[in-house]
Amino acid sequence: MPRQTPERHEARRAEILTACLGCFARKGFHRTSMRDLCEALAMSPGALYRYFDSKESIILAMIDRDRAQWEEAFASIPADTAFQKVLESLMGIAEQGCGRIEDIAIFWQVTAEATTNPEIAAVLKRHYTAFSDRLELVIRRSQERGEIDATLKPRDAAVFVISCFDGLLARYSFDPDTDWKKLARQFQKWIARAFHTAEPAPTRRKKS
Amino acid sequence: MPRQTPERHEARRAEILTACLGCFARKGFHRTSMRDLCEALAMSPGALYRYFDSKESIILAMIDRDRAQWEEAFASIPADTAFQKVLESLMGIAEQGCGRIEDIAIFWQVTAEATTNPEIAAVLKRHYTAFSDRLELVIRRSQERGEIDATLKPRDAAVFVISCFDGLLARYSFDPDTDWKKLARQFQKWIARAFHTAEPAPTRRKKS
DNA sequence: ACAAAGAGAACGAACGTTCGCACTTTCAAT
DNA sequence: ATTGAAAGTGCGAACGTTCGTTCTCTTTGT
Repeated sequence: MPRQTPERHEARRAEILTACLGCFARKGFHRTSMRDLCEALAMSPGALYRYFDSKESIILAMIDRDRAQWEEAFASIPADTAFQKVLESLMGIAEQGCGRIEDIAIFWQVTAEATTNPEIAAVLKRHYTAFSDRLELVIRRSQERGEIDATLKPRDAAVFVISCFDGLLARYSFDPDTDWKKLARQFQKWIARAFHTAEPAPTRRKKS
Repeated sequence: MPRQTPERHEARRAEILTACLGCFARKGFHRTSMRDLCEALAMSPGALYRYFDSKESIILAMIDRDRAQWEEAFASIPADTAFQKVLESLMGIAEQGCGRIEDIAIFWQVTAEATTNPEIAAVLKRHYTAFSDRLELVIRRSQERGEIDATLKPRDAAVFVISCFDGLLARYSFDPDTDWKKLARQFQKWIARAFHTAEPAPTRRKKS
């Protein structure tokens, strides 16, 4: 009869994913061969194929795990946290949860893959949508509390915040020597300025 | 005797690049084989290899051409143009010069490639640096003219603007159905809000 | 005539994946 | 306790394919 198979199998899968992530970050999805992965894992192809049906399924599983980690981390932030505090938390998640240079490399590779692979594009889009939804809620609450300009459309504001994150990651990945914390603080500042958290907020747009 | 070889050769190279760009955008760099390219070009491998040494050299040439187009377009904007007008022009360049969905796909693929290929990373970094330098100048002039908050550090502001562009491209590529112009206007607004001490763009043309 | 441009078969290498087999662990039946 | 079948796990050679590239040869324009 089988061992306590299910947990063990899942644990091994997780280990494999972690090792693969390193390889992919170093050489890219396409330049990393199954042989490379096997070598890094000290494992034969036959064994590896017991855990994943194909190379693509490894990539998909990796994306899915990352997505789940982000969502779990985000969900752990109480919905009524002060806006600036939420931003700080998100920067923190990005920093250690998914922001190591290694993971940023994967992030861009996945983004690139999405331009070509509809399945991955769909997963990413769902992720972004969930992210904006959550952010939208946070922003709405902050508006109610008067922390940020109440005339802003929450959905647009959420989209902007997400874009800032993308920009932050792009900046960091092209200049990994810069101080992440400093860069993150800078982006927080820009968002704050755009949202008029401290500035005299003109109603809607005209105030000459 | 030879044909009027030099110009013709260069023209053909350009044609080839254009066709390759389409293929790469559709299938990605790595999934596009030389055979695919040959088919799309109605050309034999032997012929193609007269124009490019290798697959990688095609990709490199493509990146270089794109970079040159951007820089040419950017350089054509007078340095003392009003800040909002510069942004508008940049959005325009992004829209038609390099912003067709096809080119955005390539953009992300190149970005991903840069995480893995130091040569491409160096090219991109140089591009970004040149871009920021130019933007920094524009911002400095705008500050002198009192258009945007004079207390902002021009370099940081430039970095922020570039990041917004990355974000804009990301947003559009995951949702190609959205109205580019509307999205672009939104980002302009965010930048304006972040840069203006109190007041968004003076006399904007659109009522919301 | 000559050289550039092109064609397309062919090459070796590397790819993702499969397959047959051996080893280990588990557990019901003895 | 011992056994033995079953299932989990692993190995690594081998498969067929496809890759980027090269080579030889023909066509074309001057």
